[in-house]
Amino acid sequence: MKTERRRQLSTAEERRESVLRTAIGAFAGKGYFGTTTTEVARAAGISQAYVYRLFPTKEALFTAVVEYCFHRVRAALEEGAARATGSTPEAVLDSMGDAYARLISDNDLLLVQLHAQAAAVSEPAVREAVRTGYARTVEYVRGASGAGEEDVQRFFAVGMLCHLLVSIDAEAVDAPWTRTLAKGITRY
Amino acid sequence: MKTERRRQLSTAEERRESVLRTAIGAFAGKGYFGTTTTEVARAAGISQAYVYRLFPTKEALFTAVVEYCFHRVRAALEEGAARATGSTPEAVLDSMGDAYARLISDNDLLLVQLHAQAAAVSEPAVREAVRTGYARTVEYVRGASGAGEEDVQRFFAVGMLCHLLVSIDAEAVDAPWTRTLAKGITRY
DNA sequence: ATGGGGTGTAGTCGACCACTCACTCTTTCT
DNA sequence: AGAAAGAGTGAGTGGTCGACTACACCCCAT
Repeated sequence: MKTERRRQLSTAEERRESVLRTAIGAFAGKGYFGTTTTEVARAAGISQAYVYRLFPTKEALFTAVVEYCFHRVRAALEEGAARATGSTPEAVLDSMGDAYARLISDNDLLLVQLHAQAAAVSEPAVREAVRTGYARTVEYVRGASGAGEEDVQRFFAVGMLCHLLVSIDAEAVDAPWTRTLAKGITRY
Repeated sequence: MKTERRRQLSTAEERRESVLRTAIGAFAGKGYFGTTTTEVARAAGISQAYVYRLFPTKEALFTAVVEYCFHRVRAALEEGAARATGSTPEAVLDSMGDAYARLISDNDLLLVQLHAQAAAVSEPAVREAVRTGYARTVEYVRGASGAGEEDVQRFFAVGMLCHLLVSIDAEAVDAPWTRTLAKGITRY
């Protein structure tokens, strides 16, 4: 009966991952400085003290969340690339973009990326996480699609434009300027 | 001699504007939640209490700063457009982009825009300020350049890409991925 | 020369923050 | 059975924040 899965307590590793998952929703709203560790704890269903047993500091917690987000983005891109293997670079990029659009239909992922970018300005650890995250992502997109520099650049530029559209909830504003900015961008 | 400029005390209006100008530098680093009103006061060379005499709340102060930034962006774009009147839409966009690049050679302007975007997620007043700011800017760029929707969209997408590059200080990283993202983007 | 209104500050206050520690309860090992 | 190891928490700590009040100062019109 060793491997019996009936346990009241989870292992620390399980907890750490579940905290990462739920912390995305917590940080998505008010970002690194605006979100308290108490809110993260409540979202995870544990005490605030235990957050500090799982992660040494708030900063370490946030950077772990950021890295987790980049992993999920990477997974989505891989799935998109797999669905278009053997096509032209442009078609692969399109498929990746579609997979990304599907991933961020839950806005929280994208909002954490935005807040991470903002926190990267003043927090060196966050900056480092964001840098390596984008480094890996850019190189992956380039390699998996085989697209030229300009197309890869446009791919990320449009991604950044998505950050803007989501952060100000442009969907809720029906005006020429929102239609111009959102033109051709898929929403699920 | 009414307009005699020798005064130790400034009028509240003058102070308000000087606070807005210096507050850009204060908010540029850690954004809305991460910057204290005391820091804003110190940057302006006044007491923290006086910040609250000039602006009713921290939120009102921040949104005023955001609006001030949009005004300066608008002025730069106008200058860029003026330098290319009568050219093709593409040339006007180029000239505007160049003027914008010059404006944000001081990074603070752009960082405030980024932080405003982040704060817009949770603070309705900030969201409203950012929305109307972009609404005006998009319509101005469209009207002054006469460019098509796609070009206008790309113009702003590249602007958003600049936000990323500056926030993670991509200039300091010499790697293929940074060169790809920064390709063709002027830096002064 | 003085009264009054605008400029500016010191001091404070309750709320809340990141973080700590002593402690209990559960599971596993022997 | 009993002890060691690990999961999880209640109750704080010191410090700081936004906001407010009460008061000093300066300048100009009268």
